Amino acid sequence: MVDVARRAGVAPITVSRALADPAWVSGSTLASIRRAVAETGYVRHAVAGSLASKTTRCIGTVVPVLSNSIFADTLQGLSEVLEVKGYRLLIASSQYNPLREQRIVEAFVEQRVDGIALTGTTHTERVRAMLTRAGIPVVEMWNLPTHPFDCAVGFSNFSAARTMVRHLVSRGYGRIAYIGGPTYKNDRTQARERGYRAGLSEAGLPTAEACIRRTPFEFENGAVALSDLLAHDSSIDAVFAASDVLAVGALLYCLRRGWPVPGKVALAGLDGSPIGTLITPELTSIRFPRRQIGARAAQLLLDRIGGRAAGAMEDLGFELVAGGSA
Amino acid sequence: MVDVARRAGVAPITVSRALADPAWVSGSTLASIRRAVAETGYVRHAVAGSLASKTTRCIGTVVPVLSNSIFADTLQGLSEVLEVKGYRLLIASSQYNPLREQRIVEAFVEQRVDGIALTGTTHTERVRAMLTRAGIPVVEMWNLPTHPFDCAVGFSNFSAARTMVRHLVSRGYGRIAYIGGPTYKNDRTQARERGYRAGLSEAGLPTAEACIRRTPFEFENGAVALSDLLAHDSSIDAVFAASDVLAVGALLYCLRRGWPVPGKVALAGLDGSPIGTLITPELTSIRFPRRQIGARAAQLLLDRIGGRAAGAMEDLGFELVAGGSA
DNA sequence: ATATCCTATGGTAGCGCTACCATTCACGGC
DNA sequence: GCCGTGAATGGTAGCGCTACCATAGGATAT
Repeated sequence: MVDVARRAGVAPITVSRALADPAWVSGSTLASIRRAVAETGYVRHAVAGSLASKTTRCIGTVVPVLSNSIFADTLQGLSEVLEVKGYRLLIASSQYNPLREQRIVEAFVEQRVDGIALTGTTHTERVRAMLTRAGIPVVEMWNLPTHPFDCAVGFSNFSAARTMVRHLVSRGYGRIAYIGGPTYKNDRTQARERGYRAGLSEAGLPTAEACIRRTPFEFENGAVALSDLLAHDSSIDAVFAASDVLAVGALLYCLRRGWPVPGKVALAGLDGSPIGTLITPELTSIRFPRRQIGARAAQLLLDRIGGRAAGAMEDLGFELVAGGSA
Repeated sequence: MVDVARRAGVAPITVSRALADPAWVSGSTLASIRRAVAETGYVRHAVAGSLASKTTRCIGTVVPVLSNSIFADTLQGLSEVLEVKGYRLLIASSQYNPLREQRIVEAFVEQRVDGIALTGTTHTERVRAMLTRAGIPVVEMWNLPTHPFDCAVGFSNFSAARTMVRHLVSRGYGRIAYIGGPTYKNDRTQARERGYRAGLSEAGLPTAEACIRRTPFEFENGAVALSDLLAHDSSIDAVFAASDVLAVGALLYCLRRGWPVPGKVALAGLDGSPIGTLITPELTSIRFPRRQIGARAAQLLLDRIGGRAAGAMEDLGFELVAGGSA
């Protein structure tokens, strides 16, 4: 940069200003600096800049997995909003493991990111302590925490699941099984399972533990769980899966076996994946604004960085999409 | 850090060493430093560290999109290998846009990442110039460049597509249509389309431009393209899609219409997506080691950082998986 | 007993940039 | 003619860490 400044006949600080905001220097100075930059092939050293300015213009985000495309829309929403404001998005995946999330957050804090977006509300004590102490703006996405430690944006996974059970009940199904993710692992699967149970109990239906399967979100697992459920209890007339990945897997399994859906068994999912509407019958599911969650999360972080107080909480809601499958 | 050093009764440089490599200081010193760190809640300032050490232990990577899960496996492979060596992975998506890729690469160079992994071999001149000048190790993934500017790991998309056409020809199909991504945009779709044409011409079959559709990789687009193809030319007996996303969309469209596959039309894809094997009939496709591409790419970068010469090129091959669809 | 080596630790300088304040100069109001 | 005002630019210090070399002291070799 000193070299560029010399060539342009100005002080280094003027080069710094010209690169940070072109409107800050006069037209002629800017032109000669631009020329000097082009001649030397100079590239700003963002690390040194961050050290001096105490701001990195980076936002860190943790998603459970990248392979499930439902989080991709949220990332897209985040990155679109941040990009406009000149912020960069650091993406990392926790593999649904709070300890991995903790290690990622530690790295983010070491990197001095200006804000952090977390998926869900399940975090280790150390994560909470670090973030509180570091005073970094945080937004939790995809579920609404009962005790937020900063901002949050998402919807009630509990209500969504209960709404789906109500729908199944209203369609006359009385023996509704459930395929969920491993409950203990995170708040969203947990909330969905609680919603399922609440929906059954308010309809006066019994909750049979034998009608519940828990399995990671993979297409095949949906198929396996469904066949297992029906093998154990042939009176099951509907299956509600906590994720469209599982529901689609189950639906494809039925089609392969030649079983009519919902004739043999009704199927419902939760996520609103695009593929659900292409399958015949279309998958009954619950849709929510995945991209919007990311976009709003980004905005909340920017507001916090801009000085707004913590504690904002936004419920973006959800919508039941009735297909032919249930 | 000065504060931690004072509490532990050592010099700051000793704290630095203890945090960088615990084996570097004696047990008692390490213990008192650990205690001081815990007491003060000190978090290493990685930005300052990077400035002083001229190394960030960060690798940047550009993928076209996050929403298509086929890249997720590659990212997973990258991140697993890098994590073990203490490197962090910065992920960004170009949306299949070379200019966006360029902006991302500029940011990576400003951040002084230690290496960069790019998807494909289509890059702007400026990207090549910047990376060459900066001397940053680079690996290109997913396709094998004719003129690599550093390392590469992937497979021949051209051969893969040609292999699929040969397969279709061997099954007796003679009027083979093609659904690809927009050709001009990137090397992989381009190579696949060339492979399709080469396969036809070596079988002595004519290439009808009317039997080619180009469209972004979305499920619905596969359905739309298929219906469009058949509407224009009912003699088409097989359709080869350059991506499983398109092929699955087309297949689901046939199932919705009640058309037998391959009775009405044979379908083949390319990617080896998990969902292809769950659908009935199973999708004939081409599988390649997606995760392995990422893992090897990471290793090549680490080797380059460790001083190995540029120019390594690895062909990881592919495998035709014959399902019932073609 | 001296030279040699190895381990554990310290001192200093500087990585490349930007915040902060100072300075310069042109302009217009009174 | 003097002073305030504002726009453009410069000087200096320092962000928090690690590379580099130096040092001290014990173990080992001859």
